[in-house]
Amino acid sequence: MAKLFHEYKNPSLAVDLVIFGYHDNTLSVLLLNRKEEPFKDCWTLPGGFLQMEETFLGTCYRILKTKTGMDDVFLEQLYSFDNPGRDPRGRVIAVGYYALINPARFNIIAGSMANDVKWFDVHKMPKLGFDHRDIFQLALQRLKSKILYDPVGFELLDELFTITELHELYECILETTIDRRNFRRKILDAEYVINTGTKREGLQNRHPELYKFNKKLKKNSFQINVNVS
Amino acid sequence: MAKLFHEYKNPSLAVDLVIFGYHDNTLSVLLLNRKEEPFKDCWTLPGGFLQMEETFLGTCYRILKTKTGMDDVFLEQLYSFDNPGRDPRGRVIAVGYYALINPARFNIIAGSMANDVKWFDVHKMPKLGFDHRDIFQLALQRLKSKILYDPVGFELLDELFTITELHELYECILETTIDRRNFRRKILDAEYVINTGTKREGLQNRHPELYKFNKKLKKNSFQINVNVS
DNA sequence: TTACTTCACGTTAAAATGACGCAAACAGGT
DNA sequence: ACCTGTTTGCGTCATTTTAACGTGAAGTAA
Repeated sequence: MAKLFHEYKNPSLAVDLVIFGYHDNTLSVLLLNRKEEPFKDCWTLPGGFLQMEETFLGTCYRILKTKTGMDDVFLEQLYSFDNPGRDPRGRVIAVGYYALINPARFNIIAGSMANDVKWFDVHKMPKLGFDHRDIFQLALQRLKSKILYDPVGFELLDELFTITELHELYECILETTIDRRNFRRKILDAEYVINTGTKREGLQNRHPELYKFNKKLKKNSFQINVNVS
Repeated sequence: MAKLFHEYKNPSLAVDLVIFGYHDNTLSVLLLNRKEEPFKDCWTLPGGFLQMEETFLGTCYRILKTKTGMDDVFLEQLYSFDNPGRDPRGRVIAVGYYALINPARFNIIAGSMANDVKWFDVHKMPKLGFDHRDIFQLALQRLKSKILYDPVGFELLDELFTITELHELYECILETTIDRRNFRRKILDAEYVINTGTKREGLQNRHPELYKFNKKLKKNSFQINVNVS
């Protein structure tokens, strides 16, 4: 080798996060308002550069911790983005991850945060800096297909939830109507959830039963069908 | 900023390819025997470093061209690998891609190549250098789940093929038996293929009809079911 | 009590699936 | 020309799954 291994010039490596939260029957994404160039005053996905000794997940948690105060959330790698023009400062590769969190767990609900960190309804997204719109859209698409066969919905809900709440979550994410009774049957037959025997008390009508996620659920044991548009 | 943007030290970025080929009812992967350290004389996936101005696909095609003489193949990004110890030379991030090719199109069939480039049956893989076994296994898993709902099988076959050939491909990749007649019905109902009206002549018994892939096939129009182990 | 809402559990017709049967088409031998 | 063995293409049918919808019990508010 003519040069030493690390003397070659390498692209920078960033990790960008699509953080999904569900609250008040709305699926939202957490965005940051940038204080520096490039894209100063633009909304962007939270992100950061990979440190030399860091893993992707290490970077993810560092971003989550410093910018939002969160930890211990569902994270999954999405895709790596290599468009040479995606960052005006130079060549930056972005590894996209998406997170599913329950905003209530972290006391960060829509509107309650600082001016520069905000939840946006996935249907009311502002213009995003970099190629973050592409990353966001891929993440949303991934989430939509994932909940059809993988029980990730509970990541967005409280520990205990009703079937109706799970049903509303599915309708919200998939942007379609799913028959209430067929949904219940499918979820119960698949043993997606476990009845806790308790009921939600309060202002509602008939008190619904509370369920929790069945952690022993085997993979691919259910498949929701929807009319894909 | 204290430093100029590109003065930060960055991990190197490599692209590694899992190249699948199907021949004689066998699914194989193309491996390279390394001539240099590290992993000298070990079998590894073809790979290369991302050049500063290059896209991932650019790197993929450069590797394909220089090491195997191929071009114009199906390629899809698989996953990015960040294990800090994966390359003994230092920190190297690998972006995995997998390719589906028809070996016959490139006159490279099992055994016909140089000593340092060879097809290996996916069931008879040698020990691999780096973390390439992980990359390979993820690619195989991806392929297995992908052919269940996405018509990628034809990428591995000739332009014209019989239903039986497609059926054998599915059984080979999924490592299971699928009822011949039910498979035919599903593939035809989904309009996965178009009957060309011609038949394969030759040494066989009843001459089977030749089909080609239906390029206008809409997404998610079929779903093969298998007994997952 | 009545009116209204949600929740839990059924019912039924239509569609999809899985497990087969069978005859036509072909090669090769007698 | 006839028989034999194999592959191919099409069909049948019992069972399962799905989609669409009914209904009464449990609760709140008036």
